[in-house]
Amino acid sequence: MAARYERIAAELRDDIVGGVHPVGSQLPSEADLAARYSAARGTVRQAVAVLAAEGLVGSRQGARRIVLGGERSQSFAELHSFAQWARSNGYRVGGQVIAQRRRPARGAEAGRLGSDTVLDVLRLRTLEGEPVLVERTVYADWIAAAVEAVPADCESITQALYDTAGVVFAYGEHLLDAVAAGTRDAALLGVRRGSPLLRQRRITTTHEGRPVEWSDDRYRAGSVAFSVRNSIGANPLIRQAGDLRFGA
Amino acid sequence: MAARYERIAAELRDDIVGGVHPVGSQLPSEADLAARYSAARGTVRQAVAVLAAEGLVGSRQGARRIVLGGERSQSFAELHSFAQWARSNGYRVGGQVIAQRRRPARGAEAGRLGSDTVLDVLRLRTLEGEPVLVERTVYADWIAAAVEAVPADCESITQALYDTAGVVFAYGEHLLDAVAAGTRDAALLGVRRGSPLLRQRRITTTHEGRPVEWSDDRYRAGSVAFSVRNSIGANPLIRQAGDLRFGA
DNA sequence: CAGTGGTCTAGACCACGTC
DNA sequence: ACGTGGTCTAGACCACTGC
Repeated sequence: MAARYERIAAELRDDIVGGVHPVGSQLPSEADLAARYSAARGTVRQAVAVLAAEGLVGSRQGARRIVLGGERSQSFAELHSFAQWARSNGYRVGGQVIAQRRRPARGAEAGRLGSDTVLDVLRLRTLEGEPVLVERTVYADWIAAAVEAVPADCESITQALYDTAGVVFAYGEHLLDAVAAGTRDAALLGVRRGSPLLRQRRITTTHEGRPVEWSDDRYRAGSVAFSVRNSIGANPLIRQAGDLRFGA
Repeated sequence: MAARYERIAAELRDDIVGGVHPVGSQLPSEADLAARYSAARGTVRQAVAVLAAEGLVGSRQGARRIVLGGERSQSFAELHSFAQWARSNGYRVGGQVIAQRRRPARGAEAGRLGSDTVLDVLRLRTLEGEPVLVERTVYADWIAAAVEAVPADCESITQALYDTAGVVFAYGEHLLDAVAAGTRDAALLGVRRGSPLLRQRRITTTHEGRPVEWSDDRYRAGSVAFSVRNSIGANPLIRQAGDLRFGA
């Protein structure tokens, strides 16, 4: 059973998407919503906090909440998994392991992954049959066996690891920039050497903060873009840039 | 005066960064924290929710919270403003308007910005004296006069617009990808034509959802990377990728 | 089983916007 | 002045973890 505030959030979301609360209009007051749903104001606040974090509604102290957008931005939702992202957008996705081997951890890898031997995997991913992504992933040794058990042409490694080993990718840190294609990248992706690639480097951990993988993913330019929505109110990270905590 | 929960969050954050609560250790229970700070449990929960959203701590029902990371990831905090990001990282930043003119809105601009004439600005931004960013920004006409009043070499337009017009950039939607440098980009940034650039396209609105600007920013490769931290629990957008639950 | 976080209630006061 | 959202309190019950 979903929590009360989740059901209220879902109803409000449906009302927004369905046009009951058009973009630009005011949401009913928290007191009104509490009365309508026979819930305490705190519960209603939890519900609208969900919508605010999604960027659907804005808020200012003293004024009614305002509906900001109708469409859902799912884009960063699938940040962890290329396959899950592609599927939820209706694309045909493929993958193939090019090379895979165990080796001792090098340089910062031991510290990052907390293991002294690692599993190194090079994968080529396709979208609608076109190669778009070269993945260089390094797995911690506690998960290596499970990764090796995954078929070479598996679509979603994330999904496979969840199914076979119960591993949930819970936290991620991502670094996005642009690089020029090297010889190997160029050959795999079918582009000229030096052409632009979007690089996503990430480290992923479980709930407990146990590192699972460290990956360097390179996307052919034009194939994929990352989208982010942020807001002063919804994302606590933003707050600090705005005003106070600077020189401290 | 900052809110109680913000001060508690700040103290806990300092304790984590300062090593009082090392990475991997358990945070004190909510009841303990409530007693220590003489606050209600709800207030403590607000505080730790801030830290969870920052990716500093994780949580699982029934178990103590766990410290996930020590360093602060402010990077996306300053996503809205190049100057604010650069300053908070201790960089010298500069800027120069290359071209600026009013013109009729083209194509999708009218719909995106909600105005039929726009102010088109081309800016070159520098970091430590090196050109790193070409900004092509289109402002809605209601803000155009305020933008034109900003000096051509102003460091932070965001700050200037807040100071002179009281405009707060509250919401943003961002699209990140890689492109090849065109002739103009290459000349301005001092790179070869065709070399990789990190492109950030964004639309920014006020609290009320009123569009302020639409911008196409291109960073020289190697000069800047965007960093994101996300988690199943802290970022509701992520949730949909993983599996079950909704709110938070 | 006891402890912990997740949810919910029913109040309260305050800061801010709007009129 | 009044309504609104922002904050805070002091309880309660439940689901889950860990022993």
